[in-house]
Amino acid sequence: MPELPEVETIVRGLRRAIVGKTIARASVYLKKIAVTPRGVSFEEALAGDAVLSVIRRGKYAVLRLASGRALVVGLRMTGRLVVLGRRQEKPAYTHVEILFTDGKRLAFADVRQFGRVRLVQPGEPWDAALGVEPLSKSFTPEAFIGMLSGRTTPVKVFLLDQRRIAGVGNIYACEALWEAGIRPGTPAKRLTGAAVRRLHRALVEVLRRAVGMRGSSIDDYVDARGLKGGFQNVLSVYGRTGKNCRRCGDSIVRTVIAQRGTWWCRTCQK
DNA sequence: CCGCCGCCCTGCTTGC
DNA sequence: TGCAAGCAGGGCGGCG
Repeated sequence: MPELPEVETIVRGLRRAIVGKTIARASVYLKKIAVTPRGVSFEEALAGDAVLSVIRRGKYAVLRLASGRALVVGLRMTGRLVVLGRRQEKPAYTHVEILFTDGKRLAFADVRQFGRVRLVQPGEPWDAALGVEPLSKSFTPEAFIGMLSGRTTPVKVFLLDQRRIAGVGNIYACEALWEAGIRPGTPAKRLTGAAVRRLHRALVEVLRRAVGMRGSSIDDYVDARGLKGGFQNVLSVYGRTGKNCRRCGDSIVRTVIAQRGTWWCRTCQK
């Protein structure tokens, strides 16, 4: 499940590998994965364009092209974005492949076919609905307090809402709530100022640490070079049903909040 | 504006 | 042991 740290790791890898390269050809093996404006053919539109830069926005990897357009890649749950050498075999379930003029290739693979590679036009506000970047300066404790005030939504559901904060998924929402000692089901408006400040700090810290460890490989996440991350080894609650809480030793429980598995410690999180 | 529901998919887990 | 059914999950469109 690629979230902010995983996508950031992929983006850093892509930056080193494909910035400056010119696209020779694009191939789409499964139509619905490659999304374009009406009447535009993905393959025809991309040939000859070049990669200017690669950035991350929320859980999306964005390849900015010389033409002013961009390729916005949403990996969803099982999407992979991998750079391949000239003769390297493409991963299973590769749906979109981009060949560069120097022979290197970029493959988008996705078992479940939920991910998308979208070609957006210059100036198209594709990310208008995305909220604040949690690792940016504008995500302050005060801003966070304002966002949560008056909301009845369980705090965990709020953390997962990409319209508020962009990039947090199930893993890091669970981890941050454990770190801050807050129950996932607590209505947002019930949190004290002190609790919101703890959560803010925990969220930023957990995300930073996970970026530093190149993300979590829970299911099948790998970076642009096909390498696994390291944060799955130091998770405190996510996926640790029945295991001991690293803080108090009590056993971690799994409950369901908003149709999503939620892991937490009944003793540490109040 | 907000929140909830169902859908998209396939591999893995569960239960008989 | 084998097989079918159930489940998981991020984002989005539809609906109230």
